[in-house]
Amino acid sequence: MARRVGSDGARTEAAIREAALRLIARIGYEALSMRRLAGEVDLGAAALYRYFPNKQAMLFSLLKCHMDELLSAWDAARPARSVPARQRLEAFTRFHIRHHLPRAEGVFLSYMELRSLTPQNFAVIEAMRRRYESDLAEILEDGAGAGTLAAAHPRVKARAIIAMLTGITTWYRDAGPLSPRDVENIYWNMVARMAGIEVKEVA
Amino acid sequence: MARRVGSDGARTEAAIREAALRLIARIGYEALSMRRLAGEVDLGAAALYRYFPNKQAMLFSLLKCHMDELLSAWDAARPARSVPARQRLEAFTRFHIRHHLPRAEGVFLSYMELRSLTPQNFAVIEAMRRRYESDLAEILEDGAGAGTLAAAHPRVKARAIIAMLTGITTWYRDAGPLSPRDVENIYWNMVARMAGIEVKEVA
DNA sequence: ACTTGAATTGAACGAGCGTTCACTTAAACT
DNA sequence: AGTTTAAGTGAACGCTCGTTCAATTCAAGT
Repeated sequence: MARRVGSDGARTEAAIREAALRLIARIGYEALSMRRLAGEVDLGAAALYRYFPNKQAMLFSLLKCHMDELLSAWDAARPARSVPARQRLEAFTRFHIRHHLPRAEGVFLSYMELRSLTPQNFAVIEAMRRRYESDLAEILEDGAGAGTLAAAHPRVKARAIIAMLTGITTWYRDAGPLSPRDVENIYWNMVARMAGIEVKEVA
Repeated sequence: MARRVGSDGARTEAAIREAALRLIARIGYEALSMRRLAGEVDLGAAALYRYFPNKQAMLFSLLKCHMDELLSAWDAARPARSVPARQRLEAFTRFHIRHHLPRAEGVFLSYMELRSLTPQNFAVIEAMRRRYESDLAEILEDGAGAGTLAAAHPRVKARAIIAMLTGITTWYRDAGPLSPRDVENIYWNMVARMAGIEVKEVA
């Protein structure tokens, strides 16, 4: 019954979002009741409706924020199109890993719970996903055009790369033997080879 | 109300499993009620309990069958260890795609609904998954030992390859422009490159 | 025609669901 | 000190959930 002192709606909302992310990742959206979520942050269930109009809106908000963060972070990190495709591909690879590794729960959610969204909400998230994927495909296409990357079927390759990179979050653990930097290097090595870039084996 | 004529428990059970697979893949295990599942096969909800002791056992049965099928199919298809690693890697890649492409719903289920399993049931499925993954890792290790494959970090690489290949089921459509054989070729090209095998671009 | 036994039903159980609402608390402002 | 307003409560609503069970249907065996 540790009730927070002082009124700070913003902090409370953050705590709710955090708990929701964690619980939905662990047990799933449908399995998570508003009562349990509220209990996790020491509130009555009714109090949640001060922060979200309903359960679906809460899920959508979580997924939308996840994608907003991803797209704006990538917008800030992406190299200009004048940069050679090889370097842009490396930048994408390292960015994707660096961004997703500390967000395993959000990643999990944002493609396990797509089916729990209403069609309209789903369409919004799906469009954002496609935009991100297209950015990678563009890099591969540019490299193929310039003859610096082996990128036949760039859209298929883009999906393959993203699936491979995103899969890291299903096994990576902070306490494990590999540092984030190690993971970056190992995966960049694989992506580079996939794109026909000659690279040395990583230690 | 098209009631089946004649009593054929086996056929009914198959219909239930099929409907369950389809519906859980679409809306999720928690979101699927026994009443709705029963309705889909023109039964009352109570009738389902003749085929499965409870809902959890049904889910487990579906996932267990999926993994049994995978492992026994791979046992039948896997090349002997005396075969060069490069060919075994190609065999694995083509097998994985060929086996999974027509089983998109089962694939989806069998790693979206892992969290809906009880701990004991989860442990069973997880062990089967690891066995499959280890088989691929062994191929990479053998190739690294023989100097024919670039396979530093074989366990990481095995996970990367499986994530990449399994991801196909999220976008592949029968009506799409690529035949299963096309997909096999494109992905084998990528896997081969990842493993340091020199291959030509696929058309 | 009669019996058997598997298949299936409708009704019911207690529990939990998302959500609403009138009401209380407590912080902030004048 | 008194007013305003945001934050949170507890009870309730209507509904659906997984599951059980006595009763019934119906194909098959005699």
